[in-house]
Amino acid sequence: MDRDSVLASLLRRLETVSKLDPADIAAIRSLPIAVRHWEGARAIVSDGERPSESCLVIEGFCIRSKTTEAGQRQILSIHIPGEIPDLQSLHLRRMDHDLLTLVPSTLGFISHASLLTLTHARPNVADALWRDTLIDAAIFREWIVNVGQRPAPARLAHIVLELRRRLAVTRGAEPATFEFPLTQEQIGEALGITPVHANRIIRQLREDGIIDVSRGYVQVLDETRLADLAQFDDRYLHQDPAA
DNA sequence: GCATTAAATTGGC
DNA sequence: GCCAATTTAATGC
Repeated sequence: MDRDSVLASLLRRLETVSKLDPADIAAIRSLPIAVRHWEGARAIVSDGERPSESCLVIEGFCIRSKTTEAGQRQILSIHIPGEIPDLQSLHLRRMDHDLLTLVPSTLGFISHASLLTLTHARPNVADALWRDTLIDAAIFREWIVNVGQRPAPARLAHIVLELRRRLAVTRGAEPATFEFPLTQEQIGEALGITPVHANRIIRQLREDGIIDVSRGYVQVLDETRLADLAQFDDRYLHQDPAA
């Protein structure tokens, strides 16, 4: 895999919302990146560890999660190509949650040392990464509202619409069918409901002709009713073009 | 890993 | 007290 395609999604995401000079882009392109392939459902970094590098998702899907003493896991976020889910480890040395792959994935590891050199040399890049991190926080806030306040079918509908919108930033389109590689148990862990209930609402949404979640994909069957159910307002994603 | 059901619980009205 | 949403427990693919 050549360097351009390794960085294409990241650059597309950053440039959508931040102004970068040719020199900024060149500096990002010259980052040393170790590309590695990862099996599905395998830890990348775990709670308590002190990583010395951050991980760019190049292909595949990752999640962040946290598990209680009692063994209950909460899925905190879903990550797609072009994102750096553990950028925070650059400044918060010790991991406070787990990062793992959902499916076989291609990952790019970038050392903290080279990221610090880059951000110190290129303030625009530092700003862009800061903005990216703040958007990440906004997505977390929405996730909390989702899990804490919406009825279960709306929780699933909302996550589906958000993921499609985020995928569209790098893919350029919002298709009716796209990857959604979570098992029903994982959907339950993301939505804060039991697997039985996850199964029930998936079936209900399918029978109602709104979405069909199966075999690692979602198919949107009725855009209007899905939007109505999810009450999805993309303002929190802050994708307004760079000034 | 997914699907279904019966019984119990919870919170709102 | 009723109703809807959801959990718990159990079972069969």
